[in-house]
Amino acid sequence: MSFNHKKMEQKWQNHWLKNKTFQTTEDSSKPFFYALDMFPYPSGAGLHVGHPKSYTATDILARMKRMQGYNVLHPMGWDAFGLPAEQYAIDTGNDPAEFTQKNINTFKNQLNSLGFSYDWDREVNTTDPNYYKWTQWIFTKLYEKGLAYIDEVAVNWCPALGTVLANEEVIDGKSERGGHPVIRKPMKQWVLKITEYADRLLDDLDEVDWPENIKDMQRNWIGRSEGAEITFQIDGHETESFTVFTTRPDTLFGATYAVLAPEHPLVDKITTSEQKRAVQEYLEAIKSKSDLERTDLAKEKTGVFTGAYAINPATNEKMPIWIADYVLITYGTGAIMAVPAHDERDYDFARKFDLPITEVVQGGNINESAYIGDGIHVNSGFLNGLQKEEAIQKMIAWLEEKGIGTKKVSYKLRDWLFSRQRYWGEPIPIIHWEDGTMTTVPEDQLPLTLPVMDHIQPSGTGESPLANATDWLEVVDPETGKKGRRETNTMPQWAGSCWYFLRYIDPHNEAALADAEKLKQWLPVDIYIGGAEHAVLHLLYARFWHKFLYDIGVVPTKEPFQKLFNQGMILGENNEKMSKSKGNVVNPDEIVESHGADTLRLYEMFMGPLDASIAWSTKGLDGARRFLDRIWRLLINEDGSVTEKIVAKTGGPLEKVYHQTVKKVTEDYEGLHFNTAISQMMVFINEAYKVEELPKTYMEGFLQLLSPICPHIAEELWEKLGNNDSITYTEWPVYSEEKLIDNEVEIVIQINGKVRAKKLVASDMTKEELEKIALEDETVKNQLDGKTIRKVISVPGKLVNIVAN
RNA sequence: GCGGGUGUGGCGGAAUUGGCAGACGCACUAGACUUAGGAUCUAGCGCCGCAAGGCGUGGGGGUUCGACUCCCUUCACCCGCACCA
Repeated sequence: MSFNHKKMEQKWQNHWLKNKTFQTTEDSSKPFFYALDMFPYPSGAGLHVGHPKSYTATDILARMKRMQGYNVLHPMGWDAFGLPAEQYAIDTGNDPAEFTQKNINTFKNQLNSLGFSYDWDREVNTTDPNYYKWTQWIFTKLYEKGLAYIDEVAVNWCPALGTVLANEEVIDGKSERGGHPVIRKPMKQWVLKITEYADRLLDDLDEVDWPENIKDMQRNWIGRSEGAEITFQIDGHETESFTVFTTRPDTLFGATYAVLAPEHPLVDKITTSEQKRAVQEYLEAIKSKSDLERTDLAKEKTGVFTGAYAINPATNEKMPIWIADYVLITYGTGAIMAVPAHDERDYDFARKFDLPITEVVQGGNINESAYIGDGIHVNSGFLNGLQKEEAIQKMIAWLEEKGIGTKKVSYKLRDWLFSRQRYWGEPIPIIHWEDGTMTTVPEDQLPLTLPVMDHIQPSGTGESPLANATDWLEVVDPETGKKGRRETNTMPQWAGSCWYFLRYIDPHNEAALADAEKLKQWLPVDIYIGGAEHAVLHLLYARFWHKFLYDIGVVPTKEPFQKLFNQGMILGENNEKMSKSKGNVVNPDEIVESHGADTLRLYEMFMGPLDASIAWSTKGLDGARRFLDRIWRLLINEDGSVTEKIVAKTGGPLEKVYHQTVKKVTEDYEGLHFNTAISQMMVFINEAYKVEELPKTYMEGFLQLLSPICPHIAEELWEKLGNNDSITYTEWPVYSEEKLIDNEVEIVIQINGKVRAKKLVASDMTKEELEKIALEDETVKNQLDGKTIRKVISVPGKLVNIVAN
């Protein structure tokens, strides 16, 4: 007989809820453990089978740590601002808050049906004014410290969505959501000075236990490079000059031309009348190109001569100034000195437009290609004879002495474009006054709540729908009578997720975002599991805010997440990414219905390593259920009574495998190797089926080991074995090392490295004894017939290898 | 192009410091029980071979008594970045 998962799971979920079993403890005599999931966006589509994968993983750790005597913080919440709700509101005229709440309810029911051990008293919702009060508070602090500013930036304006998109929301020149065309348009935007933290964001990566590829992606994104800025005078324009950034100031003697980005402000001023038309035509051509076309690496380089010349300060020679779109206005100074002999891009360009190429570093053949490597400098005046490093130092010293250049560090990382022209986001708490000043909304007036609007509609001006909410928008200073207008931009979805893990620590605090003492107890997060798609943005932004909060004394740690792990995807049965259009989506509700939550959890953990992306298999799911049925049948008779095989004594044939199982499962859980932990539990059950007597201690210990993955069935069987209290806070089983040691061990006898025989021997047998036994073996004797023994390697407890020919 | 990673049976995957390759599961084969079996139990299951034996961790080379594991080289695939001066 198999168990009724529906009744059983419902029973225990009710029990946990009624008894507040998972309420967080904060007993300062016990250690603290914080297991965090990346909180979901509560989409209308509901839970996906990918969600339970990482959620089960953290749940296993949370449940194990509770049993090991930790205070465990294992919360859940909602990243609930976002475009779908806004789009829904625009389309239907309904309130996005209601819509969002409905989705949250669905999500919450689904999560509870999976048996996760969340402390729902700490639920956090980014759209709750009591929550976003503090998001706004952090913004005001950033503003006060000069880290939030308004800038006129060319942004990705999407006319169809009526909003500006962040770079990461634009894919191939189209909006990530909806695939609408996106154009570049200058607009006033709020920007956060993340670049001020670039070096610290880079350096502190060394202190956290994160996957190496994620760290590398962040390093790459920050893109720190050291070099120099050099200023060039323009021939015939006494008052004009431009500055370039280069990582190779040592090659200045080889700079034979200069290139400005097409958007460079100097282009207009220096273009000669002869070249005006050509330049105009080029600029026109660039404008009509999509970003994709512009950045396509495969294409030939294009550009046009401005007619003007710069003076190379090292050689005093005239360098033609070109414009070309291979120079980006957004990086460095938007202008470069071109050293075609030692830069591939400059080389290609010089070849195409027949510009001079001067070798200044020996080691390559500049008739064939640019030489990037190190070497002796030539044709370089005072640098001649030096290697790269030394030449760079000397050139920088020379530039600084002459006052025409300086050492400089450049980053790929840009400041964070923080405003969105949307309704459904945290209002930016700023008032613009009629006299041209602006102030933050005072702290005692936070939260600045979103006005409820009859029908949310784009303003049409590029401002958010909030521009239509006149009553909300217009303010009068009660003291001075000065009129003002509220900021209509709202924050991006990333804002709320930058600090939610702090709020879980003290979710109802009205005086502070969280109590300092509590933050000290819980931080940093011990394990944070989520998708690799957040490798850069969410994790970089959250680290930035955390460092800022550290600087102003709010949080006690430099880094928020000590250990990070990325779970892999669950692919469709056809090995492709699950999607509605491919019809390969697995609905977790249906699995819970047909196989039960325990089976789903078990299967997802058994599929393979947590970080691997593996295809769903219905057969594999059946197998997981079969294992649970086997456990059930081992302990429970047909009539529902407990098997009479259960005995009070310990020891016996299961003793060793039991202790092995406790050891392996404990260690594997700790290391997130759930698939191998499960396989060890299967081994244990297979062994248990072979014996007549089942020591109760071992069976109970096994259920405890199983309970983090399959909590319902573990509770049920725990109860059937005569225990009254929940298994949740029982003491985690321990193993004894001496029970793992056998006095007999099977060794392998090899001849020339190949296994020829196996023998059971006393485990403490010495090298010499082993050797003797090996040579006396019949099979070995036969194999050695006619051969001379050259050498014998004997490893006690392992093997004997006989080298013979 | 740069950075990171992965290649092991029909499939998902296991293999402390180099020491029995293929644990565990799925699929499959044969048998048992059964009115029935998509239940359960027993046995088998890397490849070639009747067998003895040989060959096997993407390919090639190396170090070693011994290599999935270390080194060199090469191929394939996945992820991220992508004219960042």
